[in-house]
Amino acid sequence: MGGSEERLERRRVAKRTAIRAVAVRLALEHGPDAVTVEMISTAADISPRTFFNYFRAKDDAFSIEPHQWTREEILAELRARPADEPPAESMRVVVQAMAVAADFAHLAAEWELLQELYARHPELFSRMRFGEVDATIAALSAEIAARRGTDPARDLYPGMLVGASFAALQAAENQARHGERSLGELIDEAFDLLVQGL
Amino acid sequence: MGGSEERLERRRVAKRTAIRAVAVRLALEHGPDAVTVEMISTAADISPRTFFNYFRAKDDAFSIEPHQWTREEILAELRARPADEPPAESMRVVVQAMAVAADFAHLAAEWELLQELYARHPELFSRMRFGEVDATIAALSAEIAARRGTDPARDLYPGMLVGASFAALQAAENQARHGERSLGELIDEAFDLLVQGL
DNA sequence: GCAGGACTTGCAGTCTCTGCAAAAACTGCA
DNA sequence: TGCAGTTTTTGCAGAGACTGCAAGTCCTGC
Repeated sequence: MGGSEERLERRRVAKRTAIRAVAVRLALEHGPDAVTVEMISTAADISPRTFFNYFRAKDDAFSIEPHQWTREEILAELRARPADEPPAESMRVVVQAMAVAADFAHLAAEWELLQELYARHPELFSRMRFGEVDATIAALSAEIAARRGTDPARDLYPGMLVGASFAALQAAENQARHGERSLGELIDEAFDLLVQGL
Repeated sequence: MGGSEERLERRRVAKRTAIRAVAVRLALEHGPDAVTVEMISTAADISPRTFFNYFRAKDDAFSIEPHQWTREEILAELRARPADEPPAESMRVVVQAMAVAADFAHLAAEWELLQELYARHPELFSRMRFGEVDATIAALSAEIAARRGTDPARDLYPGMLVGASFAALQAAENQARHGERSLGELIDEAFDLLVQGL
């Protein structure tokens, strides 16, 4: 029973991936704006209506989807850290966990094409949904503030730490894309910079 | 002649502001999604078509428009700093300049309502156009890398510094919204944290 | 008062996205 | 195999965002 659910989920993800692959290919060919949902659906052998069962919006089909993790999951990760650990160290662990969860490996096949697409159409970055990231930052900041016993509306530290942690993740991801070092290594290095001071 | 152009521009901005005021009021009343362009236009005494002469998209009428500065301007600000200044100090100055340029004073009348709107509908944050910010971060990072004589694709420091600087701006803005201290003070404090290490 | 330009508008049309209910496909199980 | 329950897919109808175009209106300087 549990296994069945899991299988369904896997199939769902696979189909999503397949649709995305088609969408990305078409976007590279014609430009993202010239691609309609209908074109994608036709090419992917589904009805347009079904497309929206898999993606909330057309742009989501071009999205990198860094959100493998839920806000709750990531918050739980932070809460699981000992309360007396230095907050920066807690965040290091949390970000490492996020990086693992967001593991791009399963996208390997598409990864190059996606990269190409974003290189050619940088405006797509701005269409990605970052809203949840903001809310996540706020939630994490609140948690850190609680641990410090300060008011998050007055204490600059929590927001600064969490914001910088996300910046670290992003910087590390950028390097990982180009470079040769692993994401984990890069995140560690980024946090070393943060902890030592920039 | 030149003056006429200027006047036209001022009138245009004024109308834009007026429309936005109406839009924000309606959004507070009914929620942003329940407000249609037609409602806004009717309330603002213009045709729906004219609305789109002033705003590229419906959401833009709810937007905070933090982009008073151009990417070129902000990049120029960084380039104006002495090359041997510690990069973190350069970025501190740049961010301070951005804060001044983004000065919300001219929005004073609307500011409270906008604040209220974003407090009640945080999802609006995610709809704002941040694309240019990403590009700006990349450009600033490249400049910093150039000054350090490193390859931006291998050196984590520039991306980390610039990303963290933007995080500092955002954290400071959040505090400034709630709090009693000035944005300038808060930015300084945020950078002190960054420089000392978190 | 008039010529030229800017602003506004209506219209027609494309496209995204949603709710709903019927049809189809798939599942475990007897 | 065949049935019953559950998902998944789909068509349909419709709201609403947005655009290009061309005609209309207003405004300005002369």
